Amino acid sequence: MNVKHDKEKVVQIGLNLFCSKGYTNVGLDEICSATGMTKGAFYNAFESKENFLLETLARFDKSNTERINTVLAPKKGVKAVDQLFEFYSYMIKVQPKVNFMGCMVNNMMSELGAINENVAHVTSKGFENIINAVEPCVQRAQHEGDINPDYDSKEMATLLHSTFYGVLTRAKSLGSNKKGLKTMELLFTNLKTK
Amino acid sequence: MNVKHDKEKVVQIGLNLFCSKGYTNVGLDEICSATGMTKGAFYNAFESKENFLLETLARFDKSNTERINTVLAPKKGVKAVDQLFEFYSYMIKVQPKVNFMGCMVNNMMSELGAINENVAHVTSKGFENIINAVEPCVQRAQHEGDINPDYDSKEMATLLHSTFYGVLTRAKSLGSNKKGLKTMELLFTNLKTK
DNA sequence: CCAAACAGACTAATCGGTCTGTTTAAAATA
DNA sequence: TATTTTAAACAGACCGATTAGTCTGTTTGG
Repeated sequence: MNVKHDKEKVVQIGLNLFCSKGYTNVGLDEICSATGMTKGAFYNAFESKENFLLETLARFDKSNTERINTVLAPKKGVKAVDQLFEFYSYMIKVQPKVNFMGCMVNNMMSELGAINENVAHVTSKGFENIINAVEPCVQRAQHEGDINPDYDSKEMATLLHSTFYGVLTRAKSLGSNKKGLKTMELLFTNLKTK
Repeated sequence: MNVKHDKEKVVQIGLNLFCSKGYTNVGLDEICSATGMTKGAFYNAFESKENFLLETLARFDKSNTERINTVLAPKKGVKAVDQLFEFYSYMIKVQPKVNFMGCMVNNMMSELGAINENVAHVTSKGFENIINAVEPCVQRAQHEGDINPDYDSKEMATLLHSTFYGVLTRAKSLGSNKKGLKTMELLFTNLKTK
């Protein structure tokens, strides 16, 4: 792996494959040809296909959380609720350009959550990490009077993200993001203080 | 199929298998042993595995829509918003008892929506059918003053169901329905007229 | 010179699907 | 009603393709 292959890149390619086609629907031959590896190289670097998946999930978890923390960090002159809305809008808008890959946590929860304990564990944790990254921004929006402050900010973040996942899943079949955008807009409208 | 096997039952068993393990993760041998069929019997009754899936989806679509129509039909002395909440609560509460199967439309959208046109089509249609079944009850809740009447009832139904799907997916990994129940409650709280 | 990285042929198991019969139930004939 | 005919239902061995993973080398960099 040190010689010809960059583990970071290999994991990223696997992540993309798993997200767009699903874990079970991507074989090792496809992984190898997509990464330019041979089986020898792959199994020298990773214990198994499942272990490889867990590494891609770990990488997704890390970069995803960092990204959310960055995007939703307090920004002068920008309302927290607008940051939240922009974040989710962007994530939905970008789907057609990324082959409707959606979110790896959501995808793997759906495909393997009920039949693989390891995946169930890391995806549950991944979801929690996301919520913890979103929650501070929700809290600010509540302080700024744009989101109803009567409810727990973590629960509100969970509601936002759960709806977001439902929207992402539907977009896969629709091959479109328009309805999902409307749904997300409507949620935000209803969460605002009246 | 007429002699020894009841197609209705076979399709129902397949539906359960596909929902709890996913389409790709269920092989024909498993389908055959679960239904007590042989390959000869199976391929005499169904064109292919994919065709079998489409039949199970059609059956799910039909019975699911009928069920929603029944459960959400106007009921004297019961508020529409309570019917909606009870419906979604029940669907979430029952998950531990049904192996966290979730909803077939959601599951197949997630697993195959982006890679199989036929499945994408029927699941999109299935979602639409659900919304059309939920929408009248939302409309009544709006008339009764329990859901904000400022927004299109179909969009509101879509929001409800999208969140529901996000919750179902997460429940698979959590192996629990409690957090999902709270999320759904919170959504209802925020949709009520203030 | 040595251990890690890599190449890729190979394996056993499983995949969806086919094929050749055999059974069966009902229609046609007597 | 009894017998024959026929097509659908069924059984399950079998098929080529593919699966994840292994094993025996060979290359490579320190």
